[in-house]
Amino acid sequence: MGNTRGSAKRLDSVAAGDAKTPRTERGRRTLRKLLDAAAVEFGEKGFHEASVSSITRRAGVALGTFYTYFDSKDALFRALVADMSETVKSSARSALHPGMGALEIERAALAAFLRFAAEHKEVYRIIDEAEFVDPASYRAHYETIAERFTERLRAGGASGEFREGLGELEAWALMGMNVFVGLRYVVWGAGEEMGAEAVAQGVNRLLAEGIARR
Amino acid sequence: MGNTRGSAKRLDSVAAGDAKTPRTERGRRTLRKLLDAAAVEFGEKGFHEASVSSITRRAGVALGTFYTYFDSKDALFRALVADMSETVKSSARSALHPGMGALEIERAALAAFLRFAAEHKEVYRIIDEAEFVDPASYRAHYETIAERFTERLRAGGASGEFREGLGELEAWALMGMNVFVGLRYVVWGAGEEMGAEAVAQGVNRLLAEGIARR
DNA sequence: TTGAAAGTTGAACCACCTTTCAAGTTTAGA
DNA sequence: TCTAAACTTGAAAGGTGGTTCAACTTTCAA
Repeated sequence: MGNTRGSAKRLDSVAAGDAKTPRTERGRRTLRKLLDAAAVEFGEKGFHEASVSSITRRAGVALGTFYTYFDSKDALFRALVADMSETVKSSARSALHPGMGALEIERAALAAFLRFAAEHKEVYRIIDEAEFVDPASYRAHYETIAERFTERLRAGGASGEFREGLGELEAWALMGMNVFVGLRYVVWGAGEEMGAEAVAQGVNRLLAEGIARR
Repeated sequence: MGNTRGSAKRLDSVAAGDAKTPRTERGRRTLRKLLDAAAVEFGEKGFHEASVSSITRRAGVALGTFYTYFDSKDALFRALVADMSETVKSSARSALHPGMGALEIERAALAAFLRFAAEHKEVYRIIDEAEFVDPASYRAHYETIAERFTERLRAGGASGEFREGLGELEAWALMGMNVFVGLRYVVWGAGEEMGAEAVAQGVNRLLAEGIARR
Protein backbone atom coordinates (compact mmCIF):
# COMPACT_ATOMS: atom_id res chain seq x y z
CA MET A 1 0.00 0.00 0.00
CA GLY A 2 1.64 3.23 -1.16
CA ASN A 3 2.34 5.98 1.29
CA THR A 4 3.88 9.14 0.05
CA ARG A 5 1.34 10.76 -2.25
CA GLY A 6 -2.40 10.23 -2.29
CA SER A 7 -2.37 9.06 1.28
CA ALA A 8 -3.22 12.55 2.46
CA LYS A 9 -6.68 12.20 1.00
CA ARG A 10 -7.05 8.79 2.56
CA LEU A 11 -6.09 10.05 5.97
CA ASP A 12 -8.73 12.75 5.74
CA SER A 13 -11.51 10.33 5.03
CA VAL A 14 -10.36 8.02 7.78
CA ALA A 15 -10.03 10.78 10.33
CA ALA A 16 -13.47 12.07 9.44
CA GLY A 17 -14.79 8.73 10.59
CA ASP A 18 -13.51 6.98 13.68
CA ALA A 19 -9.90 8.00 14.02
CA LYS A 20 -8.73 10.90 16.16
CA THR A 21 -7.07 13.54 14.00
CA PRO A 22 -3.33 13.89 14.70
CA ARG A 23 -2.03 17.46 15.08
CA THR A 24 1.61 16.99 14.19
CA GLU A 25 3.48 15.44 11.29
CA ARG A 26 4.80 12.75 13.56
CA GLY A 27 1.26 11.89 14.61
CA ARG A 28 0.12 11.59 11.01
CA ARG A 29 2.96 9.20 10.28
CA THR A 30 2.03 7.05 13.24
CA LEU A 31 -1.64 6.94 12.28
CA ARG A 32 -0.67 5.95 8.76
CA LYS A 33 1.58 3.16 10.08
CA LEU A 34 -1.25 1.87 12.23
CA LEU A 35 -3.74 1.87 9.35
CA ASP A 36 -1.37 0.10 7.00
CA ALA A 37 -0.45 -2.47 9.62
CA ALA A 38 -4.12 -3.02 10.42
CA ALA A 39 -5.03 -3.58 6.77
CA VAL A 40 -2.42 -6.30 6.52
CA GLU A 41 -3.27 -7.84 9.89
CA PHE A 42 -7.05 -7.90 9.33
CA GLY A 43 -6.53 -9.18 5.79
CA GLU A 44 -4.37 -12.05 6.97
CA LYS A 45 -6.08 -13.07 10.19
CA GLY A 46 -9.56 -11.58 10.12
CA PHE A 47 -10.98 -9.27 12.75
CA HIS A 48 -11.14 -11.59 15.74
CA GLU A 49 -7.80 -13.34 15.29
CA ALA A 50 -6.11 -10.02 14.74
CA SER A 51 -4.96 -8.39 17.97
CA VAL A 52 -4.26 -4.80 18.79
CA SER A 53 -0.88 -5.73 20.20
CA SER A 54 0.07 -7.54 17.00
CA ILE A 55 -1.01 -4.52 14.95
CA THR A 56 1.10 -2.15 17.03
CA ARG A 57 4.03 -4.55 16.87
CA ARG A 58 3.73 -4.60 13.06
CA ALA A 59 3.50 -0.83 13.02
CA GLY A 60 6.52 -0.57 15.28
CA VAL A 61 4.83 1.46 18.02
CA ALA A 62 3.91 0.71 21.61
CA LEU A 63 0.60 -0.84 22.54
CA GLY A 64 -0.69 2.24 24.31
CA THR A 65 -0.11 4.43 21.27
CA PHE A 66 -3.00 2.73 19.55
CA TYR A 67 -5.49 4.37 21.91
CA THR A 68 -4.21 7.81 21.07
CA TYR A 69 -5.75 7.32 17.63
CA PHE A 70 -8.66 4.95 18.09
CA ASP A 71 -11.21 4.43 20.83
CA SER A 72 -11.29 0.71 20.28
CA LYS A 73 -10.41 -2.13 17.97
CA ASP A 74 -13.91 -1.80 16.52
CA ALA A 75 -13.40 1.87 15.72
CA LEU A 76 -10.24 1.02 13.81
CA PHE A 77 -12.09 -1.57 11.80
CA ARG A 78 -14.87 0.87 10.97
CA ALA A 79 -12.37 3.48 9.88
CA LEU A 80 -10.70 0.93 7.63
CA VAL A 81 -13.97 -0.23 6.06
CA ALA A 82 -15.05 3.35 5.36
CA ASP A 83 -11.72 4.05 3.76
CA MET A 84 -11.69 0.91 1.64
CA SER A 85 -15.28 1.27 0.56
CA GLU A 86 -14.36 4.70 -0.77
CA THR A 87 -11.28 3.35 -2.50
CA VAL A 88 -13.19 0.56 -4.26
CA LYS A 89 -15.76 2.98 -5.57
CA SER A 90 -13.26 5.48 -6.88
CA SER A 91 -11.23 2.76 -8.57
CA ALA A 92 -14.27 1.80 -10.65
CA ARG A 93 -15.14 5.45 -11.33
CA SER A 94 -11.69 6.22 -12.63
CA ALA A 95 -12.00 3.52 -15.30
CA LEU A 96 -14.94 5.22 -17.01
CA HIS A 97 -14.31 7.66 -19.81
CA PRO A 98 -16.77 9.82 -21.69
CA GLY A 99 -17.73 8.44 -25.04
CA MET A 100 -17.87 4.82 -23.94
CA GLY A 101 -20.92 2.81 -24.90
CA ALA A 102 -23.17 1.54 -22.12
CA LEU A 103 -22.01 -2.04 -22.49
CA GLU A 104 -18.41 -1.00 -22.75
CA ILE A 105 -18.80 0.90 -19.48
CA GLU A 106 -19.85 -2.26 -17.70
CA ARG A 107 -16.90 -4.16 -19.09
CA ALA A 108 -14.44 -1.45 -18.11
CA ALA A 109 -15.89 -1.09 -14.62
CA LEU A 110 -15.62 -4.83 -13.98
CA ALA A 111 -12.10 -5.02 -15.38
CA ALA A 112 -11.04 -2.13 -13.15
CA PHE A 113 -12.64 -3.72 -10.13
CA LEU A 114 -10.86 -7.00 -10.83
CA ARG A 115 -7.50 -5.34 -11.30
CA PHE A 116 -8.00 -3.46 -8.06
CA ALA A 117 -9.01 -6.62 -6.22
CA ALA A 118 -5.92 -8.42 -7.52
CA GLU A 119 -3.70 -5.76 -6.04
CA HIS A 120 -5.59 -5.43 -2.78
CA LYS A 121 -6.91 -8.85 -1.90
CA GLU A 122 -7.18 -7.83 1.73
CA VAL A 123 -9.90 -5.35 0.79
CA TYR A 124 -12.18 -8.15 -0.32
CA ARG A 125 -11.80 -9.93 2.95
CA ILE A 126 -12.14 -6.91 5.19
CA ILE A 127 -15.30 -5.64 3.51
CA ASP A 128 -16.79 -9.13 3.61
CA GLU A 129 -16.07 -9.44 7.28
CA ALA A 130 -17.84 -6.14 7.89
CA GLU A 131 -21.06 -8.14 7.49
CA PHE A 132 -20.36 -9.45 10.97
CA VAL A 133 -18.27 -6.78 12.62
CA ASP A 134 -20.03 -3.68 11.31
CA PRO A 135 -23.22 -4.65 9.44
CA ALA A 136 -24.34 -1.08 8.83
CA SER A 137 -21.19 -0.28 6.84
CA TYR A 138 -21.46 -3.52 4.93
CA ARG A 139 -24.99 -2.78 3.85
CA ALA A 140 -24.20 0.82 3.05
CA HIS A 141 -21.27 -0.27 0.91
CA TYR A 142 -23.28 -2.59 -1.32
CA GLU A 143 -26.34 -0.37 -1.45
CA THR A 144 -24.27 2.54 -2.68
CA ILE A 145 -22.67 0.43 -5.36
CA ALA A 146 -26.05 -0.98 -6.38
CA GLU A 147 -27.27 2.57 -6.91
CA ARG A 148 -24.44 3.22 -9.33
CA PHE A 149 -25.37 0.09 -11.26
CA THR A 150 -29.01 1.13 -11.34
CA GLU A 151 -28.13 4.58 -12.68
CA ARG A 152 -25.99 3.10 -15.41
CA LEU A 153 -28.70 0.64 -16.39
CA ARG A 154 -31.27 3.42 -16.62
CA ALA A 155 -28.88 5.58 -18.63
CA GLY A 156 -28.31 2.68 -21.01
CA GLY A 157 -32.07 2.28 -21.35
CA ALA A 158 -32.52 5.97 -22.09
CA SER A 159 -29.81 5.92 -24.76
CA GLY A 160 -31.42 2.92 -26.42
CA GLU A 161 -28.48 0.59 -25.85
CA PHE A 162 -30.19 -1.47 -23.15
CA ARG A 163 -33.72 -2.73 -23.06
CA GLU A 164 -36.09 -0.70 -20.96
CA GLY A 165 -37.34 -1.53 -17.49
CA LEU A 166 -33.98 -2.51 -16.06
CA GLY A 167 -33.73 -1.46 -12.43
CA GLU A 168 -32.64 -2.40 -8.98
CA LEU A 169 -33.13 -6.12 -9.38
CA GLU A 170 -30.85 -6.24 -12.40
CA ALA A 171 -28.36 -4.00 -10.59
CA TRP A 172 -28.03 -6.46 -7.73
CA ALA A 173 -27.75 -9.36 -10.14
CA LEU A 174 -24.90 -7.66 -12.01
CA MET A 175 -23.14 -6.70 -8.82
CA GLY A 176 -23.38 -10.28 -7.56
CA MET A 177 -21.87 -11.60 -10.79
CA ASN A 178 -18.96 -9.22 -10.49
CA VAL A 179 -18.29 -9.99 -6.86
CA PHE A 180 -18.39 -13.74 -7.35
CA VAL A 181 -16.20 -13.88 -10.43
CA GLY A 182 -13.79 -11.65 -8.53
CA LEU A 183 -13.76 -14.06 -5.64
CA ARG A 184 -13.23 -17.08 -7.88
CA TYR A 185 -10.77 -15.81 -10.47
CA VAL A 186 -8.90 -13.10 -8.64
CA VAL A 187 -8.91 -13.77 -4.91
CA TRP A 188 -8.84 -17.57 -5.08
CA GLY A 189 -7.39 -18.31 -8.48
CA ALA A 190 -4.02 -16.75 -7.83
CA GLY A 191 -3.09 -15.42 -11.24
CA GLU A 192 -3.56 -18.63 -13.23
CA GLU A 193 -6.34 -19.37 -15.67
CA MET A 194 -8.18 -16.21 -16.67
CA GLY A 195 -6.94 -12.67 -16.29
CA ALA A 196 -9.06 -9.65 -15.44
CA GLU A 197 -9.68 -8.73 -19.07
CA ALA A 198 -10.74 -12.22 -20.10
CA VAL A 199 -13.13 -12.52 -17.19
CA ALA A 200 -14.63 -9.10 -17.89
CA GLN A 201 -15.01 -10.04 -21.52
CA GLY A 202 -16.84 -13.26 -20.74
CA VAL A 203 -19.17 -11.65 -18.25
CA ASN A 204 -19.86 -8.85 -20.70
CA ARG A 205 -20.99 -11.29 -23.35
CA LEU A 206 -23.31 -12.87 -20.80
CA LEU A 207 -24.75 -9.43 -20.15
CA ALA A 208 -25.15 -8.60 -23.79
CA GLU A 209 -26.61 -11.85 -25.06
CA GLY A 210 -27.73 -13.92 -22.11
CA ILE A 211 -27.28 -17.65 -22.29
CA ALA A 212 -30.06 -18.77 -24.65
CA ARG A 213 -29.15 -19.89 -28.15
CA ARG A 214 -30.16 -17.42 -30.79
CA MET B 1 -36.46 -26.13 12.67
CA GLY B 2 -38.40 -29.40 12.53
CA ASN B 3 -37.29 -32.33 14.62
CA THR B 4 -39.27 -35.50 14.49
CA ARG B 5 -38.78 -36.88 11.00
CA GLY B 6 -36.01 -36.18 8.53
CA SER B 7 -33.71 -35.13 11.30
CA ALA B 8 -32.30 -38.63 11.46
CA LYS B 9 -30.61 -38.10 8.15
CA ARG B 10 -29.36 -34.72 9.27
CA LEU B 11 -27.88 -36.17 12.42
CA ASP B 12 -25.99 -38.74 10.39
CA SER B 13 -24.32 -36.18 8.22
CA VAL B 14 -23.44 -34.05 11.22
CA ALA B 15 -22.04 -36.94 13.18
CA ALA B 16 -20.01 -38.05 10.21
CA GLY B 17 -18.23 -34.72 10.47
CA ASP B 18 -17.21 -33.21 13.76
CA ALA B 19 -19.76 -34.39 16.30
CA LYS B 20 -19.25 -37.44 18.48
CA THR B 21 -21.92 -40.02 17.71
CA PRO B 22 -24.34 -40.57 20.59
CA ARG B 23 -25.06 -44.18 21.48
CA THR B 24 -28.43 -43.87 23.14
CA GLU B 25 -31.73 -42.26 22.22
CA ARG B 26 -31.29 -39.74 24.99
CA GLY B 27 -27.90 -38.77 23.59
CA ARG B 28 -29.35 -38.24 20.12
CA ARG B 29 -32.01 -35.95 21.55
CA THR B 30 -29.37 -33.89 23.37
CA LEU B 31 -27.18 -33.58 20.30
CA ARG B 32 -30.20 -32.45 18.28
CA LYS B 33 -31.06 -29.83 20.93
CA LEU B 34 -27.52 -28.53 20.84
CA LEU B 35 -27.48 -28.29 17.04
CA ASP B 36 -30.81 -26.50 16.91
CA ALA B 37 -29.83 -24.09 19.65
CA ALA B 38 -26.50 -23.44 17.95
CA ALA B 39 -28.16 -22.66 14.61
CA VAL B 40 -30.32 -20.03 16.29
CA GLU B 41 -27.49 -18.63 18.38
CA PHE B 42 -24.96 -18.40 15.54
CA GLY B 43 -27.64 -16.98 13.26
CA GLU B 44 -28.51 -14.24 15.73
CA LYS B 45 -25.13 -13.31 17.13
CA GLY B 46 -22.55 -14.66 14.73
CA PHE B 47 -19.76 -17.03 15.68
CA HIS B 48 -17.72 -14.85 17.99
CA GLU B 49 -20.54 -13.23 19.91
CA ALA B 50 -22.18 -16.57 20.39
CA SER B 51 -21.00 -18.40 23.49
CA VAL B 52 -20.99 -22.05 24.35
CA SER B 53 -22.66 -21.32 27.65
CA SER B 54 -25.46 -19.43 25.94
CA ILE B 55 -25.96 -22.29 23.49
CA THR B 56 -26.21 -24.85 26.27
CA ARG B 57 -28.58 -22.56 28.18
CA ARG B 58 -30.78 -22.32 25.10
CA ALA B 59 -30.64 -26.07 24.67
CA GLY B 60 -31.50 -26.60 28.33
CA VAL B 61 -28.43 -28.65 29.18
CA ALA B 62 -25.41 -28.05 31.37
CA LEU B 63 -22.28 -26.43 30.08
CA GLY B 64 -20.16 -29.53 30.42
CA THR B 65 -22.56 -31.59 28.33
CA PHE B 66 -21.45 -29.69 25.28
CA TYR B 67 -18.04 -31.34 25.38
CA THR B 68 -19.57 -34.78 25.33
CA TYR B 69 -20.59 -34.05 21.73
CA PHE B 70 -18.08 -31.58 20.38
CA ASP B 71 -14.36 -31.10 20.88
CA SER B 72 -14.66 -27.35 20.64
CA LYS B 73 -16.82 -24.43 19.61
CA ASP B 74 -15.09 -24.57 16.24
CA ALA B 75 -16.00 -28.20 15.75
CA LEU B 76 -19.65 -27.38 16.38
CA PHE B 77 -19.52 -24.64 13.80
CA ARG B 78 -17.94 -26.94 11.24
CA ALA B 79 -20.57 -29.58 11.86
CA LEU B 80 -23.29 -27.00 11.37
CA VAL B 81 -21.82 -25.66 8.13
CA ALA B 82 -21.48 -29.16 6.70
CA ASP B 83 -25.07 -29.88 7.61
CA MET B 84 -26.44 -26.64 6.19
CA SER B 85 -24.41 -26.84 3.03
CA GLU B 86 -26.01 -30.22 2.43
CA THR B 87 -29.47 -28.87 3.15
CA VAL B 88 -29.11 -25.94 0.76
CA LYS B 89 -28.03 -28.22 -2.05
CA SER B 90 -30.82 -30.71 -1.57
CA SER B 91 -33.42 -27.96 -1.42
CA ALA B 92 -32.41 -26.82 -4.89
CA ARG B 93 -32.26 -30.40 -6.17
CA SER B 94 -35.75 -31.17 -4.99
CA ALA B 95 -37.18 -28.32 -7.06
CA LEU B 96 -36.07 -29.86 -10.34
CA HIS B 97 -38.39 -32.18 -12.20
CA PRO B 98 -37.74 -34.19 -15.34
CA GLY B 99 -39.17 -32.61 -18.45
CA MET B 100 -38.28 -29.06 -17.50
CA GLY B 101 -36.52 -26.94 -20.09
CA ALA B 102 -32.99 -25.78 -19.34
CA LEU B 103 -34.05 -22.20 -18.69
CA GLU B 104 -36.99 -23.30 -16.63
CA ILE B 105 -34.63 -25.35 -14.48
CA GLU B 106 -32.61 -22.26 -13.64
CA ARG B 107 -35.74 -20.35 -12.71
CA ALA B 108 -37.04 -23.14 -10.52
CA ALA B 109 -33.70 -23.65 -8.80
CA LEU B 110 -33.42 -19.97 -7.95
CA ALA B 111 -37.02 -19.77 -6.73
CA ALA B 112 -36.45 -22.80 -4.51
CA PHE B 113 -33.24 -21.32 -3.15
CA LEU B 114 -34.99 -18.05 -2.36
CA ARG B 115 -37.90 -19.76 -0.63
CA PHE B 116 -35.47 -21.80 1.40
CA ALA B 117 -33.45 -18.73 2.33
CA ALA B 118 -36.61 -16.92 3.43
CA GLU B 119 -37.42 -19.71 5.83
CA HIS B 120 -33.88 -20.19 7.08
CA LYS B 121 -32.23 -16.80 7.10
CA GLU B 122 -29.71 -18.02 9.64
CA VAL B 123 -28.26 -20.38 7.03
CA TYR B 124 -27.20 -17.46 4.88
CA ARG B 125 -25.38 -15.86 7.74
CA ILE B 126 -23.71 -18.98 9.04
CA ILE B 127 -22.41 -20.06 5.65
CA ASP B 128 -21.14 -16.55 4.98
CA GLU B 129 -19.33 -16.44 8.26
CA ALA B 130 -17.63 -19.72 7.41
CA GLU B 131 -15.40 -17.64 5.14
CA PHE B 132 -13.66 -16.52 8.32
CA VAL B 133 -14.24 -19.32 10.77
CA ASP B 134 -13.81 -22.30 8.46
CA PRO B 135 -12.53 -21.17 5.05
CA ALA B 136 -12.13 -24.66 3.66
CA SER B 137 -15.83 -25.45 4.12
CA TYR B 138 -16.81 -22.12 2.66
CA ARG B 139 -14.81 -22.71 -0.47
CA ALA B 140 -16.00 -26.28 -0.76
CA HIS B 141 -19.60 -25.15 -0.46
CA TYR B 142 -19.45 -22.69 -3.33
CA GLU B 143 -17.22 -24.84 -5.50
CA THR B 144 -19.64 -27.72 -5.27
CA ILE B 145 -22.57 -25.52 -6.17
CA ALA B 146 -20.62 -23.99 -9.05
CA GLU B 147 -20.09 -27.48 -10.41
CA ARG B 148 -23.83 -28.07 -10.49
CA PHE B 149 -24.29 -24.82 -12.39
CA THR B 150 -21.58 -25.80 -14.84
CA GLU B 151 -23.18 -29.17 -15.48
CA ARG B 152 -26.55 -27.59 -16.12
CA LEU B 153 -25.06 -25.05 -18.49
CA ARG B 154 -23.29 -27.77 -20.46
CA ALA B 155 -26.44 -29.87 -20.57
CA GLY B 156 -28.36 -26.85 -21.86
CA GLY B 157 -25.71 -26.37 -24.51
CA ALA B 158 -25.90 -30.02 -25.55
CA SER B 159 -29.69 -29.88 -25.84
CA GLY B 160 -29.47 -26.75 -27.99
CA GLU B 161 -31.32 -24.51 -25.55
CA PHE B 162 -28.23 -22.57 -24.49
CA ARG B 163 -25.44 -21.25 -26.63
CA GLU B 164 -22.30 -23.33 -26.64
CA GLY B 165 -19.11 -22.67 -24.75
CA LEU B 166 -20.74 -21.82 -21.45
CA GLY B 167 -18.62 -23.06 -18.58
CA GLU B 168 -17.23 -22.32 -15.18
CA LEU B 169 -17.04 -18.57 -15.61
CA GLU B 170 -20.71 -18.33 -16.44
CA ALA B 171 -21.52 -20.71 -13.59
CA TRP B 172 -19.87 -18.40 -11.05
CA ALA B 173 -21.59 -15.40 -12.56
CA LEU B 174 -25.00 -17.05 -12.26
CA MET B 175 -24.31 -18.20 -8.73
CA GLY B 176 -23.26 -14.70 -7.74
CA MET B 177 -26.46 -13.25 -9.17
CA ASN B 178 -28.53 -15.69 -7.20
CA VAL B 179 -26.70 -15.12 -3.94
CA PHE B 180 -26.87 -11.34 -4.19
CA VAL B 181 -30.54 -11.08 -5.13
CA GLY B 182 -31.20 -13.46 -2.26
CA LEU B 183 -29.32 -11.20 0.11
CA ARG B 184 -31.09 -8.07 -1.10
CA TYR B 185 -34.67 -9.28 -1.57
CA VAL B 186 -34.98 -12.11 0.89
CA VAL B 187 -32.55 -11.63 3.76
CA TRP B 188 -32.66 -7.84 3.89
CA GLY B 189 -35.95 -6.94 2.25
CA ALA B 190 -38.13 -8.61 4.81
CA GLY B 191 -41.08 -9.77 2.75
CA GLU B 192 -41.94 -6.45 1.10
CA GLU B 193 -41.33 -5.52 -2.50
CA MET B 194 -40.65 -8.60 -4.61
CA GLY B 195 -41.41 -12.18 -3.70
CA ALA B 196 -39.30 -15.19 -4.59
CA GLU B 197 -41.16 -15.92 -7.81
CA ALA B 198 -40.97 -12.36 -9.09
CA VAL B 199 -37.25 -12.16 -8.38
CA ALA B 200 -36.62 -15.51 -10.04
CA GLN B 201 -38.66 -14.38 -13.04
CA GLY B 202 -36.68 -11.16 -13.44
CA VAL B 203 -33.34 -12.87 -13.13
CA ASN B 204 -34.44 -15.52 -15.58
CA ARG B 205 -35.22 -12.93 -18.21
CA LEU B 206 -31.78 -11.45 -17.67
CA LEU B 207 -30.32 -14.88 -18.27
CA ALA B 208 -32.37 -15.51 -21.36
CA GLU B 209 -32.00 -12.17 -23.10
CA GLY B 210 -29.21 -10.23 -21.47
CA ILE B 211 -29.60 -6.51 -21.12
CA ALA B 212 -28.96 -5.22 -24.64
CA ARG B 213 -31.89 -3.92 -26.69
CA ARG B 214 -32.86 -6.27 -29.48
C1' DT C 1 -32.15 -57.24 38.70
C1' DT C 2 -27.72 -55.37 38.02
C1' DG C 3 -23.51 -53.17 36.75
C1' DA C 4 -20.88 -51.16 33.19
C1' DA C 5 -21.19 -47.74 29.75
C1' DA C 6 -23.25 -43.53 28.46
C1' DG C 7 -24.62 -39.25 29.66
C1' DT C 8 -25.03 -35.03 32.80
C1' DT C 9 -23.62 -31.46 35.89
C1' DG C 10 -21.58 -26.79 37.09
C1' DA C 11 -17.86 -24.84 39.62
C1' DA C 12 -13.31 -23.63 38.74
C1' DC C 13 -9.33 -23.09 35.89
C1' DC C 14 -6.82 -20.53 32.78
C1' DA C 15 -5.29 -18.31 28.66
C1' DC C 16 -5.88 -14.48 26.09
C1' DC C 17 -6.53 -9.61 24.93
C1' DT C 18 -8.61 -5.19 25.20
C1' DT C 19 -8.17 -1.09 27.57
C1' DT C 20 -6.18 2.15 31.08
C1' DC C 21 -2.80 5.14 33.02
C1' DA C 22 0.95 7.64 35.05
C1' DA C 23 5.42 8.79 33.83
C1' DG C 24 8.55 10.12 30.26
C1' DT C 25 9.91 12.16 25.49
C1' DT C 26 9.31 14.97 21.37
C1' DT C 27 7.35 18.70 18.74
C1' DA C 28 6.29 23.25 17.36
C1' DG C 29 5.21 27.87 17.90
C1' DA C 30 6.14 32.08 20.39
C1' DT D 1 15.38 29.10 23.93
C1' DC D 2 11.52 27.61 26.30
C1' DT D 3 7.23 25.46 27.59
C1' DA D 4 2.69 23.68 26.85
C1' DA D 5 0.56 20.43 24.07
C1' DA D 6 1.10 16.37 21.55
C1' DC D 7 2.74 12.05 21.51
C1' DT D 8 4.85 7.61 23.28
C1' DT D 9 5.60 3.93 26.41
C1' DG D 10 4.70 -0.74 28.51
C1' DA D 11 3.27 -2.74 32.74
C1' DA D 12 -0.84 -4.08 34.81
C1' DA D 13 -5.83 -4.03 35.54
C1' DG D 14 -9.99 -6.27 34.37
C1' DG D 15 -13.17 -9.17 31.74
C1' DT D 16 -14.54 -12.69 29.05
C1' DG D 17 -15.52 -17.15 27.85
C1' DG D 18 -13.65 -21.67 26.23
C1' DT D 19 -12.39 -25.94 28.33
C1' DT D 20 -11.63 -29.42 32.08
C1' DC D 21 -12.95 -32.64 35.53
C1' DA D 22 -14.51 -35.53 39.25
C1' DA D 23 -18.79 -36.69 41.22
C1' DC D 24 -23.36 -38.03 40.11
C1' DT D 25 -27.52 -39.98 37.40
C1' DT D 26 -29.63 -42.57 33.73
C1' DT D 27 -29.82 -46.13 30.29
C1' DC D 28 -29.84 -50.71 28.54
C1' DA D 29 -28.42 -55.34 27.59
C1' DA D 30 -27.62 -59.61 29.69
